[in-house]
Amino acid sequence: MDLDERKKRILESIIKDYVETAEPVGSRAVVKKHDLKISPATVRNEMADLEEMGFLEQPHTSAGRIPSEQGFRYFVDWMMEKEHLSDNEMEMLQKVLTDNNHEWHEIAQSIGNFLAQATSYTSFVIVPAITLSDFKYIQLVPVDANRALVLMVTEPGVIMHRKIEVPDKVSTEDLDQLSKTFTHVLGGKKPGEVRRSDLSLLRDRLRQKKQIIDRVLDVIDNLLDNSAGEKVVVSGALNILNEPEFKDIEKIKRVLAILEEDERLRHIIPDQINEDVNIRIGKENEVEDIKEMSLVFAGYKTLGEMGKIGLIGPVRMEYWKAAGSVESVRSIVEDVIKRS
Amino acid sequence: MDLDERKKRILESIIKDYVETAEPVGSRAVVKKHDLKISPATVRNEMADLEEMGFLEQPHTSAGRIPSEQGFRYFVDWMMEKEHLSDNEMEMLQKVLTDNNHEWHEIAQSIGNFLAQATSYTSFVIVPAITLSDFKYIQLVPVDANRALVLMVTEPGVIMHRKIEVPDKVSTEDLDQLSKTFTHVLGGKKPGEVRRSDLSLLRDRLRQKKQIIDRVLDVIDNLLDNSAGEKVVVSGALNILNEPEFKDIEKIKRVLAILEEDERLRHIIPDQINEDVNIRIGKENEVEDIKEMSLVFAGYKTLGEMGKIGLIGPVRMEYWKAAGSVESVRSIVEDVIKRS
DNA sequence: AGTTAGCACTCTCCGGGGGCGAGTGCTAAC
DNA sequence: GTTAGCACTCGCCCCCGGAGAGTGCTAACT
Repeated sequence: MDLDERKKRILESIIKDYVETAEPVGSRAVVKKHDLKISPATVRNEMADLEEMGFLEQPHTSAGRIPSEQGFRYFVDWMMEKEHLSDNEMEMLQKVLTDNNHEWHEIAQSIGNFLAQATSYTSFVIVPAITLSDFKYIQLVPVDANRALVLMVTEPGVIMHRKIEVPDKVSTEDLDQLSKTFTHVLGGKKPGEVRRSDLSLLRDRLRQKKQIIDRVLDVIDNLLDNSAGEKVVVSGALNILNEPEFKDIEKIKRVLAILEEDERLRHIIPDQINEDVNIRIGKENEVEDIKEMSLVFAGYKTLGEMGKIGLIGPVRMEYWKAAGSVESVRSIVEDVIKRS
Repeated sequence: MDLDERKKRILESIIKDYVETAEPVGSRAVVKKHDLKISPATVRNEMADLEEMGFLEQPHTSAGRIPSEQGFRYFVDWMMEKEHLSDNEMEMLQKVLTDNNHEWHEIAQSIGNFLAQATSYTSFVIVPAITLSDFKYIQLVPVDANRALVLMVTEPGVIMHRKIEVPDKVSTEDLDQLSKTFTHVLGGKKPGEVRRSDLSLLRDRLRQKKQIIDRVLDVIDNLLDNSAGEKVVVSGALNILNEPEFKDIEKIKRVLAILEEDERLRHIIPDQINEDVNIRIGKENEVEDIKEMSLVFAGYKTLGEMGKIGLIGPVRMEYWKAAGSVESVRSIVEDVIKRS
């Protein structure tokens, strides 16, 4: 894929202009804005070439040109330099993340908010399923006379809890005893691995406390069902309302509906990704309703599965900024995870 | 406030029609739709009267009438019958709430989702600050060699936790001992009441474990700062996109921006409310950006402060449905709280 | 051979004018 | 007090024409 230097210059000019203004760019504007030493007529010839190659298109005969999706693709692949976050911004994010040693979904929310704010696009953070991490610890804690809390800690330090009812006569010592047994049998296993054999083993060992055990097992089952999946956090969804391409309410509805429903959002990101920043432009996306948007995303390493983080914006996107920001945030997030 | 029977009939017809179609209602339509035994001309006279009284208005000379905000107010105060949820719907909600014995914000989310779905408006659920409930229980649970979990349970059964670092040499027994002391000193107190005196008492008693205590106190401080406020959950925000009065993007942006930011949303609901369903129509609202919307809300009793639950919709709202649904949901929610 | 000026052409955008239809208010009759 | 009839008003929609922006082509220039 080689374009001569001048064509690249022109393509770049058109992309930068179009991304900024959302209007077709004319030959005259290209010359003026970027101080090229050639005439509009020459630019017109070059633009005709670029159009023939598929990098530009004309909304109608007498308008300027806009970059095609293929044009953006060429730019992204061969010409773009990622614009990372400034030191200042990096510090800010780091500060936010170390200040709040809260629950995972608050952290994810902070990251998402930051990314959305920094780029003015819509961000998403996908926190991987806990299913694949190991149980480390199961503790029963009394809450009041006839209720207890089942507290579960898994390997990367994710904490889950549920309340259960217990018979009046159970003492704190009994609960401790139970906790030890649970931890012993289930500790080190992934929730997905815990199955029939372990459970019946437990039942045997603790036959006399059957009622409580059943409740705890119910809770574990319940957790497997309910929070087995990845969690999705979306921020800055309203940013898309600022893009001039979204002046049609139906279009807005379609896109916001996806962003609102975790299940659908999850489907638009590929399952298998690595740590590199990945860009999907418009129709490169497979899901119908997102074919007029672009995605910029990357995976981040956790102790378990890969997490995912990224941006959703119009095809007319500042890819350099988006890709740089995602990359910067990814590296900070991985740092924070490593240190926690 | 007395209108004769015929005027009421006509006002009601116009309101029902207008709410359904979002278009001005003509005299002819009123007669046809509701089988009145009078002619359009008579209706026109009555409508002119109603307009003079301020209950109707004309978008322009040659259009039909639409109800004024005052007209809606009269209807709501004197004529409307609340339309409660069906038995079927009540059961559904009850099932959802008892199935999920999860954390408060999941429950609030379920309630909100249900209300939004049932009415096609945007719902909000405000969960009162935990600040005002009593500490019941503080427990330190070891997580690994040098980390522990601070687990706090407050009276209505709200559970909060944070990780802290502890020195290597601290044993589980030490932690238990600390837990007992914390619980003893702080138990029964509201987080807001816990202050200097208690903390120094703690420090005195447990001088030798100073490091851990400081960490725990930091955590408590942190919780007071971070989760002291009420929590707000919004559902079905996208429903407003379906209302024909929102075809202007700027308007949508203004309203969605409020719904997205908890802080601002909190300000549009009065602080002091009771369990009755309360309706604010259009300009009756004090916050500028919400003056073109209506609110239907009620308080629900918890063990601590009142919680709030309600709907946001256009002025052209099905108040009967909205008020009935809010009332039904409120009663179910209070039931569930009482039983938990 | 590549570059440039000149020019006719195309197409969108915008504002004005006219016809249509819905609904009113008024008047006069019942 | 109610109703039919009718002239009138006003928004909506469509069409038309001019202005402006930008192109493609041709022919001249370097």
